[in-house]
Amino acid sequence: MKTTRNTTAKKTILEIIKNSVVALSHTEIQILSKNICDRVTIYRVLDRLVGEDIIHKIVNLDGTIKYASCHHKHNEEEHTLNHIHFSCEKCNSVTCLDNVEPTFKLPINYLVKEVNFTLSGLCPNCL
Amino acid sequence: MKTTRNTTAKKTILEIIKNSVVALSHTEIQILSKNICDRVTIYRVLDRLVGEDIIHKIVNLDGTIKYASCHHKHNEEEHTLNHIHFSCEKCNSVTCLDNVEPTFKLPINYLVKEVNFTLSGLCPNCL
DNA sequence: TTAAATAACGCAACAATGTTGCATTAAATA
DNA sequence: TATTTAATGCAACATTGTTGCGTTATTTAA
Repeated sequence: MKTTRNTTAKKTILEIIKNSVVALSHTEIQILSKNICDRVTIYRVLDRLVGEDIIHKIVNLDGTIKYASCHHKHNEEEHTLNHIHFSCEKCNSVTCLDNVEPTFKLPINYLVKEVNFTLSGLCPNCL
Repeated sequence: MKTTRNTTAKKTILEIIKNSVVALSHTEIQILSKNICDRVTIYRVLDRLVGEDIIHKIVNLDGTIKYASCHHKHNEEEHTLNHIHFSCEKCNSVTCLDNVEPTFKLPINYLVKEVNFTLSGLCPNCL
């Protein structure tokens, strides 16, 4: 099995994501990292971190992709099923709402594997 | 007030979207329209149709943007609040689920203006 | 039915975002 | 410390979306 290396780029990028309360885009990470590495490297590090389940991908309402660290419990099966995010239309921040769980009922002939639930409006800071 | 014209490009594109049971991306519409008009025109027609509330935009789980016709009742205030879509991971189709309504409870200090609720998994055809 | 006004179009050029190949660099471990 | 190879940097390319401008064609009014 391939081992994944703990490079400075990976450490720096993960640190940036963990220190942020909101989800960050590739471009935002690039700016915050102050050209510590190539643009392509950021894409590859992000892919690796997602693959290792250390961070996760969020699709914003405008189609932009953001990344946030996973602070979930690995023993809990539920976690992948519910990704609830709030996207503020004023400050453009994307926040994970961990304690909100949506309920819904579907026609039985669908098999649901993933749920992506994004709300937009005004966050507490902008209200 | 500006009047919006019923051009052949607009008619063709709207017809394509209405005839499709699944939501279509810009590229898919371009292919289906068989080069009836320029790529840029498709972008502009789609923007116009969205602005006129004839079609609506859907952001897929992978960040791609799709368009589907609105078959909602205009007297109903609710409609903009709930966009529920199902994205099939096998055939990549995106379908609007009109009769499914999610419920959820939020911390009170958020103001929700829009809800985007996308499920993914296997659709009835691929199950 | 024709002429005038202008929304919409085509085209070219550009910008942003993401991908791939390959030679080089630097983590991990033997 | 030397070896292995994952990860990087760079260049080139692909895709997706935007903008400006001269031209075309739809609409409306004469």
